[in-house]
Amino acid sequence: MPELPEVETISRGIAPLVTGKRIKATVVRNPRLRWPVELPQTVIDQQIVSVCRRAKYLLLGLETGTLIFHLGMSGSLRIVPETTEPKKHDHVDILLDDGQILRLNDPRRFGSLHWHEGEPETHWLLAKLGIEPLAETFTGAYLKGLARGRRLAVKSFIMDGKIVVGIGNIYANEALFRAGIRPSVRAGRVSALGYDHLAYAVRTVLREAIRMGGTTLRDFVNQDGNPGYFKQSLYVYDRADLPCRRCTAPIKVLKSAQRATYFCPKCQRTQGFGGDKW
DNA sequence: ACTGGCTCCTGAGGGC
DNA sequence: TGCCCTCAGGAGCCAG
Repeated sequence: MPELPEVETISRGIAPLVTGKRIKATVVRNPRLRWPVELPQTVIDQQIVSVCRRAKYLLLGLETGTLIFHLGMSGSLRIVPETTEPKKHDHVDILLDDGQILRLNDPRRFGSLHWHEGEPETHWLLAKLGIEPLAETFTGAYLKGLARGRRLAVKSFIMDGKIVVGIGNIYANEALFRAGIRPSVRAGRVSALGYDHLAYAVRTVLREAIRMGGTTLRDFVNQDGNPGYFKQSLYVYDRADLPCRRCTAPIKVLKSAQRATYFCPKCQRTQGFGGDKW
């Protein structure tokens, strides 16, 4: 499931393959993604001038606007020769002038694709997003400031895209473990030091995951069809009842806001003072 | 303003 | 082997 590291991996992977190419045609086999896909004729013959990521969105900058991809939880983008037969769930093709296709596959169709004229940040999906977790401004003090008085679980808090973007369930669980913070603690009760540890943990876990090409649980593959290797570095996610890698206590799992929440009951007993090593 | 619950969807995985 | 059931989750939306 593509979270920030996975989208970053895809962005870096396709950038050298599509930048400078011109769009020859588009094919929408199934427009029924999260929102109906409508690609106007105006994208034809435009050059791809940039590839970047904002939150979990992949942005293909064209000459007069931006193609905004979201991969939901099962989406993938591949570069294939234009003779390649489409497979099941290959919903959209962007045909390039070098004979390659940028092909969007998404079994669960939670993803989306929009065309937006003008600056990408003005698109309604991007306009209200919080800051990037790898930006300099993402600090413990930033989190502490926004958490004042908030009663929701700290895990939900750091997964809120209006606060900080790109942290999905996997990395939220992992970052809280590294910071030594119990996921169920109310956001407003986490100490300033706890948020310092948490901000640091978020940045390091995301950077490590990017370095390893993302996390493949079941179906994530990059543009070459290869999986990511961060799964072997997970401390808590998907490890219910397995021994904690730090203290050997069994990892616990519970449901919080409809999502599986994993934590070590021994390593994560504090409101943030336990993460000194991280 | 906050918060938690619902919803979309398909494939994987478990039980029998 | 096969079928049926449950579950996973990003994030917008909505009700309380």
